[in-house]
Amino acid sequence: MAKIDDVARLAKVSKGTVSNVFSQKRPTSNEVRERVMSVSRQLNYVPNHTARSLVTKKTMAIGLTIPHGSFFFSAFHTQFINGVILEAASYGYRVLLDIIPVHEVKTPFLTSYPIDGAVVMRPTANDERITLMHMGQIPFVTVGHVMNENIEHSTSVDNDNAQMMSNICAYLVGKGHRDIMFLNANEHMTVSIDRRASFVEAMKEHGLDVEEHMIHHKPELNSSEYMDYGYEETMDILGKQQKKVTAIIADDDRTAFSVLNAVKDLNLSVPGDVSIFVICGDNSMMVQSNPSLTSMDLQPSELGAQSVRLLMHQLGVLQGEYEENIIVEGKIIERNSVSTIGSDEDRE
Amino acid sequence: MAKIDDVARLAKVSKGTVSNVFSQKRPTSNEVRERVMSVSRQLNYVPNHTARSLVTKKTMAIGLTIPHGSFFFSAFHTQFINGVILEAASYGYRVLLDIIPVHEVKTPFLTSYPIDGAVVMRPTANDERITLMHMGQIPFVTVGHVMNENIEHSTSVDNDNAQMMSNICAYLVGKGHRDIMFLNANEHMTVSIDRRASFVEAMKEHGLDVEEHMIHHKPELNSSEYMDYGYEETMDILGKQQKKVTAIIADDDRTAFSVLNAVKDLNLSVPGDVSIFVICGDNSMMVQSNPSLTSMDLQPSELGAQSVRLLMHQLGVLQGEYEENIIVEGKIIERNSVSTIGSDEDRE
DNA sequence: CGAGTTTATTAAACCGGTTTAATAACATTC
DNA sequence: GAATGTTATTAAACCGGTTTAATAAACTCG
Repeated sequence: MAKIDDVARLAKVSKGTVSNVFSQKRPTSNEVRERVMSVSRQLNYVPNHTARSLVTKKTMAIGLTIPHGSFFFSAFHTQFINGVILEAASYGYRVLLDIIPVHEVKTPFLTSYPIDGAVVMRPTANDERITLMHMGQIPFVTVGHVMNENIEHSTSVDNDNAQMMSNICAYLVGKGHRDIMFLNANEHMTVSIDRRASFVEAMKEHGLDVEEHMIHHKPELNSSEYMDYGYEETMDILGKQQKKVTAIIADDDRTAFSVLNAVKDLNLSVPGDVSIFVICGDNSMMVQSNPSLTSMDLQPSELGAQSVRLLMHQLGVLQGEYEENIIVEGKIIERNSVSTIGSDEDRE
Repeated sequence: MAKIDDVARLAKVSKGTVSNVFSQKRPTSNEVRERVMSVSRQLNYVPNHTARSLVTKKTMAIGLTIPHGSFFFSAFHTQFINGVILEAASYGYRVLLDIIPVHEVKTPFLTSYPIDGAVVMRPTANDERITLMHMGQIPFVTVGHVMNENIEHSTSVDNDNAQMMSNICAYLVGKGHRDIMFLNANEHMTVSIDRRASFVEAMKEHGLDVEEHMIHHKPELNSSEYMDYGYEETMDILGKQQKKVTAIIADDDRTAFSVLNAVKDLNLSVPGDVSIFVICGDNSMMVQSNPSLTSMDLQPSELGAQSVRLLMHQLGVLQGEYEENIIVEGKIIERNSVSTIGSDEDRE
């Protein structure tokens, strides 16, 4: 590979000038610029990324830390990542996927993080990734709020879980549902904690009490119950226990599909006997489902883009004032899995 | 941030020694090592990644280039990426997601690629990403074979598409199906080209001719027909044109769901009237589907891991001989979407 | 037209590590 | 106990760029 000195020599200029031609940090004359570029083309020269980084102290990469433990992508992750990559690229930044629990890096590999900042997805309570970023002086943006002690000032992007749950409940109650079962995400996730509380509160505002058996949490990824989440709960509560449930809020599309199966096995129908509302799923799947599933669109891609924009502000790439905590709207997308009940009395 | 000189001074050793303590490239005495580590802990010192990279000429990162154009993840991608990340991490490598068509990088951002090698997913014919890797001297492994002129010697990981199609056809024909429609992937993808040819050939071996209307290709991602792929084709061929089709091979789970809907709208049933076989999809979705979908497991995660292992061999991280082109088996997973037909005659 | 200002260029220092070649300290061997 | 081999340590060169401070050349303007 040709280096800057080779170009400088052949173009009869100093390496500082060659540097300026490429970095465009100081002006260069047309004459010189063309000579340098011409020589560079001949030699196939391109500035060395690492050398540049060493002195500028910028790696032009941001980390994207996905929740570790058992690593897994859902539709939400997928679209979120999509948003992050595209937005980052528009600022010349690359995205480094990051799942290694840092304390496990063995000595000969141990180095500083080659990133300028990070987007941390779905932090858990006292998330160590966040503690590490904080210690390592790496600017970061979280998706979902931080729940670490000793860290107060943090920028984040999130859906308004309280507002969303409130909207969902209002939507369902407005359609006559009073017995709503909530199949929540895993209980360790901060979103899950928020949503649970908001759900109970929203129901209370409609004068409805939520009994314990109406809220469930997704089992751990590697547990044996994981794959049947939604099915088992539905069979148990609606079948065996014969509790009254007219609507089910499912955390994601897969859970909803499980519920769909259980409902079918109970010889009930959706949305005739039971309505289903999905919080987060793959739109194309939910459209193709039968019946198609009414859902909340969390706009994960928009969340991703916004998180990068926030990070760029922190890195000084974007100038000006900015909100430290951005809320992205969740939008209800009506499809065919929720019916209106009790309308008989209303209309007749 | 503390630097190596600070540590060297306080530990009363030369920076070269400190370097050796961390990189473990040369032996150091216990006494010295402990002194250095102790000082490092005090100062919170960690070697600077960029500085190390500059001289070792290793970034300890590999690129993962996802097919560009409109960037989108399917279940295959998701699991594949999963495999790549986990395997790479075990060698101390990080993964840089890469989707920027390189020729679009604007001047002030133009630098060499900060990666040691790359995994290129699903190359298209004459893929420019590959040409660039080749020119830039960056070792790479492809998933699916290369179809670039002037590049002959390439390492790759792949499923045996011919064998797979042959197995699928044998499976379906064995169950009495003779009229099989194939909803293939997008026609620009090399897998799609391979599979089409293999499908026709496999059918021929069973003495069956494939008519033109029995093979379709997924529309472009941003086209209006994209979302309805599977539905439209089924409605048209089985409905409007009233062609005889007893089994449909769908490229992915979503396409299969579309087909499922069309079949329902035609007042037919799966697998009673029409059988469905999925080539690649999210297992948890296919299990939850009703009926659950029989599919070919491409083992994307295994493909990802193998591709990294190949790359590590090329980078000299792994020693010893190795296959340049690895084939990962596709396994048929029987569920409930394929029925045996014509068995009446056989048995009676 | 000469003092003052602006603009493009450059030589040298610098970023923070690794690596080479030299050396000092300690073990072996005969 | 001198000659040889081994091991840990170090000073200095080096990786390939950017940046600073100095300078030369080209403009302003009274």
